[in-house]
Amino acid sequence: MALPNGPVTTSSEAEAVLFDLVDVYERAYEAAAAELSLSPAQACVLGRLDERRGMGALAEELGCDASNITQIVARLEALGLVTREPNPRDRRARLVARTPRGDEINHRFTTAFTFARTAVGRLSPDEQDQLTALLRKALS
Amino acid sequence: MALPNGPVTTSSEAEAVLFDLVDVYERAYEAAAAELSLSPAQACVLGRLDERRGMGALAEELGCDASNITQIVARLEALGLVTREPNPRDRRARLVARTPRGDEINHRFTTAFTFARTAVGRLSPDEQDQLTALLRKALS
DNA sequence: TTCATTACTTGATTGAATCAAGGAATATTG
DNA sequence: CAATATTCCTTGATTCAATCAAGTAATGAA
Repeated sequence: MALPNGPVTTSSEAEAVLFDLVDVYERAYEAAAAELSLSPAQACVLGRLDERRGMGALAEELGCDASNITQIVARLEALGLVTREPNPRDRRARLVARTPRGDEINHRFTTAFTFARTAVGRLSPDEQDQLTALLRKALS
Repeated sequence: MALPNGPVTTSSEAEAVLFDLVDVYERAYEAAAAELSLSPAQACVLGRLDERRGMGALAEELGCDASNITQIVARLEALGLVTREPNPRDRRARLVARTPRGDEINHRFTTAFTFARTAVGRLSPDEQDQLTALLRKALS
């Protein structure tokens, strides 16, 4: 379990709740991945493969080094969740795609990761809209 | 940089904004730590030492194995940011405390980690209260 | 006093992340 | 077209986080 990333002392209640949210979110994500014997990074990459993608595209989207993706995809491949096919249009490149088993595991993961759904579900539709608007403004 | 932990496809806008928030928060935390050549975990532990604490207390608070704390504290100690003093009341235990330099670095970290402050600051006091209430409800 | 428990450390292992360097294919440009 | 640069990815090395099993030393309880 990754350590929480948050200040202990916050100057406002809103900040404290933000920190709580991030912490609980992360733990829930990690727990859902762990249920399927996946690391968070593996679950993350697997989740980006609704469409087949090149290694470089994954790295750019996830904001990390390509060699990091090489590593993670290699483990997913060893687990039989992903394939690395040659790209017919560019023989330097590889196209990563989920296997049927990868699809299944990914589906089970999205089912197991209920946190965001559940949290949002505690709010009425109006409240959900308010939350969306407030967070958008806060993030702008 | 840790990979983002979020589903690509979300069933509601609120969920998507939650994911964005978590992602941006994490990256900001990591960036602030990196500015001071700290890992997120090191920044986290350093931040919990406003009061001196035992290793076990840190582990419990952070929800991880004691040996993980041993490791992280050892690195902080090597950096001169923390001391491990014997606990006079229990010679098995150690009390971890920030050094003056640790205080300074921790202060610089909390200054550098502006994300939550800035995000909340974009909202009016009323909006901050609304956000707090909504998130509390969502997290309940 | 014996025995269990607590507090922490050590050692081993796995995996994420980053960097430097390199191979192979493609793109550029002279 | 040939030479060069660039892109795409991999490999190897390193650092650190995290977990587990095992161990030491001190405390507490029977």
